[in-house]
Amino acid sequence: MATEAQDLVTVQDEVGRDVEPKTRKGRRSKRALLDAARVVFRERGFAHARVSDMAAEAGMSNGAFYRYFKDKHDILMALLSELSEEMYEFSRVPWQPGDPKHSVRESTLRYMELYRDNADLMRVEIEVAQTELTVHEVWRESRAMFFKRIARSLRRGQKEGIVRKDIDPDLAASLLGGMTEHYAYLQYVLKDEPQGSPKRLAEQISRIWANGVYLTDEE
Amino acid sequence: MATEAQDLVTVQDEVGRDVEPKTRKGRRSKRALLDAARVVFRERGFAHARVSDMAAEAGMSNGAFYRYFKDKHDILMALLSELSEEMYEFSRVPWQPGDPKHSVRESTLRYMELYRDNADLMRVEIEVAQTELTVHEVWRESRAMFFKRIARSLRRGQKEGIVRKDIDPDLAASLLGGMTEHYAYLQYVLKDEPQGSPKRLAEQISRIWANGVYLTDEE
Amino acid sequence: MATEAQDLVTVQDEVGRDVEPKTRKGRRSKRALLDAARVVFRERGFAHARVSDMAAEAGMSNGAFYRYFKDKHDILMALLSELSEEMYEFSRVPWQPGDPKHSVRESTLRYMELYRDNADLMRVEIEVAQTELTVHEVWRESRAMFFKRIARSLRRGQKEGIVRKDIDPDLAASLLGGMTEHYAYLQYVLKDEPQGSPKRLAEQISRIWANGVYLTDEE
Amino acid sequence: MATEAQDLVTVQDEVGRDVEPKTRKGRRSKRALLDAARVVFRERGFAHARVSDMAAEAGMSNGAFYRYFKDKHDILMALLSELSEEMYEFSRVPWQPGDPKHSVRESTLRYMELYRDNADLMRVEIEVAQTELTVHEVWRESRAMFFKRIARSLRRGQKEGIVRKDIDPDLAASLLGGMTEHYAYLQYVLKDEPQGSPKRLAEQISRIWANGVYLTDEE
DNA sequence: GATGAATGAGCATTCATTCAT
DNA sequence: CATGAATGAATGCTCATTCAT
Repeated sequence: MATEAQDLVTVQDEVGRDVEPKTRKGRRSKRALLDAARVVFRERGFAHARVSDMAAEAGMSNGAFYRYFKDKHDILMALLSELSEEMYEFSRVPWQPGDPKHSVRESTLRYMELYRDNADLMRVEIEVAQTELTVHEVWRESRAMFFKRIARSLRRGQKEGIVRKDIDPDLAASLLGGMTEHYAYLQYVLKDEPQGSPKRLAEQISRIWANGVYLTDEE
Repeated sequence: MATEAQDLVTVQDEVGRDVEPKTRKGRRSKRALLDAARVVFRERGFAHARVSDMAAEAGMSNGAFYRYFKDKHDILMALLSELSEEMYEFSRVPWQPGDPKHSVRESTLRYMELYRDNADLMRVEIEVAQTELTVHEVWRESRAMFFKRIARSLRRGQKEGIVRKDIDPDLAASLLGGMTEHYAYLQYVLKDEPQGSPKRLAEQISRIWANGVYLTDEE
Repeated sequence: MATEAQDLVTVQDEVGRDVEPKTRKGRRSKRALLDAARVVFRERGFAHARVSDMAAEAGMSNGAFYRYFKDKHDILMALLSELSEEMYEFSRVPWQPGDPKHSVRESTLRYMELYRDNADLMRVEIEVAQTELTVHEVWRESRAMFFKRIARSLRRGQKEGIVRKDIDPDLAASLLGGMTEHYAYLQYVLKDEPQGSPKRLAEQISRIWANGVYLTDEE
Repeated sequence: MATEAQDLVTVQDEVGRDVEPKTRKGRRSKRALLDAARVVFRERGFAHARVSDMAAEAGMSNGAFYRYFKDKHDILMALLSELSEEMYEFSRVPWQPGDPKHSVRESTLRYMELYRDNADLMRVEIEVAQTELTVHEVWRESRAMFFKRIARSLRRGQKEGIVRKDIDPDLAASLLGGMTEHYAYLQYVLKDEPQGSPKRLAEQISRIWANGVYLTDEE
């Protein structure tokens, strides 16, 4: 009876910032600021983004920003947390057993889509991670989740006898996962090297994986 | 082919900045500022680096900076030009014909060393590239040189019949080069994933390359 | 004579603030805010106290504050009025005739206790009095009441022949009253100079009053 | 040979604030800011003083202020340090031996003058000391010096047999010094109680010191 | 009565850049 | 060439106060 909903999250600082809004209107405003921040970060990068831009983009006053966030660093962290959650969901889905080449192809495609849809945030994350420890950490963690998932699958493959034994699963996971991640970065963040559709790309990647890592029946 | 690193250096503006100083003292001062800037960039990143920090680090006055550089951005570009030259030298050395696996291993090792010795600048380059077009371009070019060299070697390999024909040399170069680059980045810039010595790493990479890309006589 | 403490209370403005609340709940809320304000003033001083702190401390919303008080200054005045009333009560009690030394001792003790119990408000009063005329005035008045009471007693003593005639009662009252007041301030507000219990202190003060410091040839 | 003048003071923070100016012009500017700050503090008190007021009063830009001081708190401390020095000089002069009444009178007069000439700073010091620990400490120290000097003199008097033995020198010094200090405060800061010229005041104080107030039956 | 969201004036602060010496 | 003082635009941030619900 006594214990109610508000007991749950609600981490606030002395001045009452970072509060989980209590009214519908409040929640809408916080969301509007998050969305606005994303737009501003996309357009200007972190270094050149101004708090006042975000407030304006959200159609609110300057002070309103500070009801919900401590500063621009804080709102970035909030956005990155949301992104992390998505990445986590992706990483939880285990690889399909059976045809590993197909699994790699599917997984790569899905990852590319995820990266593409969040390329704006990825860019800011990378920009800031060079400098700010907290962001660096968030980034490191989501990368680690991704790599672990690959390592897990490689290890299972070694047990099943379809992955070479002379491969270190963790190191190879870093290399292969990094290869994918980096390519996505080149494509969707830097918009560099636009050779090849996602499908063709997934095909090539799975080919390199397959013949570099997996013992195929061709051998 | 046309684009060469040294094009980027020594542009002078009408106020006479960025000129190669006439006197010995002038040259020494400019050098001191460049070195100081590198230290400051390393310690604080680009966004948080102050012109006054660099002057102080170089043991010079605030105003002295502006005799030699237009602003913070300008001195960064000067540093990156120097780095570009090194990368250019690296990319010019063609791969040894003959044993491709050995070639990959050697080349990877050498690249890793280069990256490690310039990790501080690489970090700033990456930070700023997300935001500033000019830096983005410099970075893109040095990456392109590196990738082209790999593509060149793959194409030659295909002619010689030691590289699979179902590989797109350019795309594969991006993927494999990116894999190496990204790993170096993780190691030396982010200081993440410290699994494995450079040697062991080069070994694993060449193994993945070899069995993923090259038709070996082992098959 | 004319000026009495309760004149300062219960002024209402046209918006209806500072009114004595009609309902029981209203009265309770106002009291809660007053108590909360006292806590906040004690903890942060006037300059750093925030209206929102007081509301929070009282467990009420930000807006609620303004139903009862015009601003931070207003709620301080309300608190000081309450304090004034206490001081007024203290000053009304006349000194016991007869043994003056005993009278001084008793009176000093009682004053010290009063000061100690309200040291938090005294501190804020002193802080703000340096700057705000209204508070300065309130303070001046309560001091004046205290001093007048001493002067009254000195004058009576002169008539009775137990107080030196070469003493100016008003000036001496300021000096001696100020001595007491100041010592209380050092003790209870600044928590400085913790030499001596209240009792010992009262003893010393009455001795100085009674006899002075130097041994004169009159003795 | 190597050790030169600049080794001496020169405490600077990371950004180079609080520097002892190196040129004549710089020294003049810093002085101008200090003087301006004093004016502003006098006119508005600490809480309402603005950094921009001080800059304007000194005829300088906003930013110039920050070359020499961290914030308004910092410039206040600088002013108070200067004041402390003066108080220190005052406290170093020992009391004349011989006629103690004359000594008290002279000393009181001198102290009153000092207080009067610095009443503006004293007011701010008192305002801020209620809240800020650092200022509180500075204030406490100058008071302590003053009190110690009196205690010293009382103790010497006890040895010489001209001061009552039943007086605790330290406690009495607090009380008597506090009496003087407090009266000066009432006179020059609060401009209260304007009964009596400095001379008459000094006379009364020395009388109270010397003889006490009540004619006791001991006489 | 009460809530909490929103506003915006008010100030502080930083730092690239210019300038007099 | 070099110095360091001065400038001022650009922003950040706080908090008293009002308002819709």
